[in-house]
Amino acid sequence: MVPRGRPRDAGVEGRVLDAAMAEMRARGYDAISVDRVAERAGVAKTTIYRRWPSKAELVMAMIARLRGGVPFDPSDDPRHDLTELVTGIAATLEALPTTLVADLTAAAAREPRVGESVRALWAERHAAVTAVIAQAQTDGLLPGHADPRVVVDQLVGPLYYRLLITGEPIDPAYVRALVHSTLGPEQS
Amino acid sequence: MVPRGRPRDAGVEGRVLDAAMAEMRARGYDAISVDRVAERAGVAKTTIYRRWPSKAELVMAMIARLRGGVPFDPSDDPRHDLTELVTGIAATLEALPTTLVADLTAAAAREPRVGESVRALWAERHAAVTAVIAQAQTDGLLPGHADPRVVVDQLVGPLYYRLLITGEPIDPAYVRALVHSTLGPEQS
DNA sequence: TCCTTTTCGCTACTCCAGTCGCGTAAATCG
DNA sequence: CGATTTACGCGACTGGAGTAGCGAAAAGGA
Repeated sequence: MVPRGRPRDAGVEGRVLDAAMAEMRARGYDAISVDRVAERAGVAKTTIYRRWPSKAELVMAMIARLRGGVPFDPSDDPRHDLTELVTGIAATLEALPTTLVADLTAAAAREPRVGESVRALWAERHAAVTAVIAQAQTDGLLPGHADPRVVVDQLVGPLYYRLLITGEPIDPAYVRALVHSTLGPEQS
Repeated sequence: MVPRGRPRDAGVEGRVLDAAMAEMRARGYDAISVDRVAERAGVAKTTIYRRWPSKAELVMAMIARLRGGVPFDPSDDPRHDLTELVTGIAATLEALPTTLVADLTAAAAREPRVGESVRALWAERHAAVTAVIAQAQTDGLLPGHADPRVVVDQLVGPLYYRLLITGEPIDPAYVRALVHSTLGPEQS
């Protein structure tokens, strides 16, 4: 099933995403101009819009390329596992410029397809958190009265809240406090 | 202490904010064009920019005008108080178009002054939540091991998280589940 | 080889945010 | 009164997102 016409230049996608990444590192999200990306990649602006229908989707593709597999093997210590998972999510969020996260959030709210991409990006990790919580409940390490999905929200939601709304720092101590507040005090 | 030159036209502010509100209702945040707002208000665009340095701040002012005082008198039932406070916050968030909240968030991340305004908008309610939690702890109704500020984040953060990130619904049952998960099961 | 199909580069365009400079209107001060 | 100060309207401008149309290039098929 070979397509008919002129084939797409295989190098374009990589060159454009590289150029977009370089632009973002150099100037931040706002200043990513599709015109400049096109120029840097040696490609016409229209070619970019033929592949990615908006700047937001272009940036999404750029981010998605970064996402490596996140290895995680659950131990039998939910406290440790949760701390590790939440720390990983926090680290990923903090590694990106805040304005980028905020702009992607806005783009996700505006365009459902971007929203899907963003959610897909996190799905794996959030599922892992949910699984650890459910396991902790069946093991009796966590009171069973709460909906695991709510607990996930209470562990992950505050990260976004601090990052996007209050601007307060997200440090290891904060992550520990979150897990602490969720699981109750350490019992040694 | 009367200022020197030509006084500002007192009607301008109201007319512009009314026009902006009308534009937002008619078309949504994206489509609020400062040019159209200016035309609708019968005012030059430059006059708008003299008062509000960016479109985001203009919209902020528009929102701030909506915020009435939020009456709240604490009872001696923290569960009830928290439910009421969080429900109020959720209702306010849900009353606004999601894209508007997301765009304001992005604007807040980009421009510190907008961030200040947004935080000021919520300060009163968040302080009330913090106070209720602290009171519940001293009363022994809530385990004292958690930092009240963290608990606030865990009550309020999930609202933003659902609204902006996962897109899941925020209904009364969810708010109850949040409070429930925080305070522990009802003891009757 | 010629025809069709698809990609690509290019130019030109619309719309919007935000800025600048100018002429003028409305106030105060002397 | 005139001089000064500030607000305002107006028009022109920059730069960026996204679109439209055209001609040329690169493939496959007859």
